[in-house]
Amino acid sequence: MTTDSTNVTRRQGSDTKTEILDVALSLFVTKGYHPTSMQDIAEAAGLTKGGLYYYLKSKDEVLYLLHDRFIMEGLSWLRKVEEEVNDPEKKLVKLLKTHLAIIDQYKDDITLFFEAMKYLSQEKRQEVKSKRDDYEKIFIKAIEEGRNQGVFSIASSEIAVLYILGAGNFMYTWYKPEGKKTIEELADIFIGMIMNGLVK
Amino acid sequence: MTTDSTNVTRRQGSDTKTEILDVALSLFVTKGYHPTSMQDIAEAAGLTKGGLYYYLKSKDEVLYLLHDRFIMEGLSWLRKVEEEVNDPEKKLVKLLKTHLAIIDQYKDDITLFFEAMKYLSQEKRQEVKSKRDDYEKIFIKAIEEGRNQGVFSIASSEIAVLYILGAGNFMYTWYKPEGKKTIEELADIFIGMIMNGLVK
DNA sequence: TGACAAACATACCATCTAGTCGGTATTATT
DNA sequence: AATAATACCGACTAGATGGTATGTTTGTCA
Repeated sequence: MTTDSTNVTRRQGSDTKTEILDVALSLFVTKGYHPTSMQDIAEAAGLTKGGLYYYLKSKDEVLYLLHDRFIMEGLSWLRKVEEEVNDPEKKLVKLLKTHLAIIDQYKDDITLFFEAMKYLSQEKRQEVKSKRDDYEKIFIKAIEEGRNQGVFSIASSEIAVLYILGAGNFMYTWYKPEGKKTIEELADIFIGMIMNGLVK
Repeated sequence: MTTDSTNVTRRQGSDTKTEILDVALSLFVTKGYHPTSMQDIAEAAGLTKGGLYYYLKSKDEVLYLLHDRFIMEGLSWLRKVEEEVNDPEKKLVKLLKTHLAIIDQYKDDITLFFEAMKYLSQEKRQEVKSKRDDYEKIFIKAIEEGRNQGVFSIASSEIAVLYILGAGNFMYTWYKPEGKKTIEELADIFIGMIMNGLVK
């Protein structure tokens, strides 16, 4: 394993509850959250609705568990990088590569995350948002460090992160793992743009 | 009016059908497309459901009309810029400013655009996507011109545009017109990042 | 072998929703 | 004044949906 690879891979669960969450995720992403019924989920999981409710309290809970599971895993990948790398520029590059690798590995999860977070209850939504803020703060911190050491030049690191993550996040709308460019090639183009811009 | 301002302002309709579309848009964005019932829309428009169906054939049609009206207006703003400016770098800058001004002026429209396009029928969705491609092509063309003239350095103008527009588009998730930074200030930071990157 | 809990299935309910249809008031036209 | 089109209202329906309550089977362990 080289220092550059991100090593991000999706967990492999196998118990019934995890399987239900996985098929629910797939259905939510293809059909949408509301157009997917608990009946649909049950069938796709090889259960009846009654059986489904043995494992999960409500449709809300399914949505929440999917959000929570994703953001927790995403955060844990980023935190690993944060500890490993010290140099701010190198750290930012590796954080970005990891972020794009997460988009690659967790495409459905992130799609749901951006499309259906608004359907969480106020309370749960706050909980998830707070963890998403932690995710962003890791990037902000890296950029602040770079700015303090004089390697980055930017008016506001908060805005810079919104800009950078926005560009990456939006990939979930067009990125296809089987497409022309691999995620690593895309990452290189992105990082080039972020670091040096478009102008020669 | 200076050459730099974008002059993008939202149209002001006033007939009943337009009013219905406006309240529907507002409800779709705050509550979501499916959780908003035709009953809700009728009430918000000061009608009964029967009255609502006098103006609109179906809920699908409401969704389509909102998408179409937005993308057509957005396209027309961009095309104006395309004609006005010749220099590639200046053109790209003005296109970007216009894009952000559109996000500012059409925040709800663009939110629905990204959240609910998947709920259009296959046919209508293709129609809308095709116009969205035209929108992107305007940017691609500007970057290609700049690359041919040797002012831009980028591996793929398509990817560059996905990157650039992605960063802008994602603003719809966090931008608030009443927030700390005006859209012009944000535009300046964004354009700085896009043109010259983060590194000193 | 009997008891008991885990892992489901079946049948059901109350509620909500998009859409329809016949009717009516109002305004414009001839 | 008669006709007709416009702009609605009120009541209704058929289907779908989240969730529940009550079984039934299967495995485990004393």
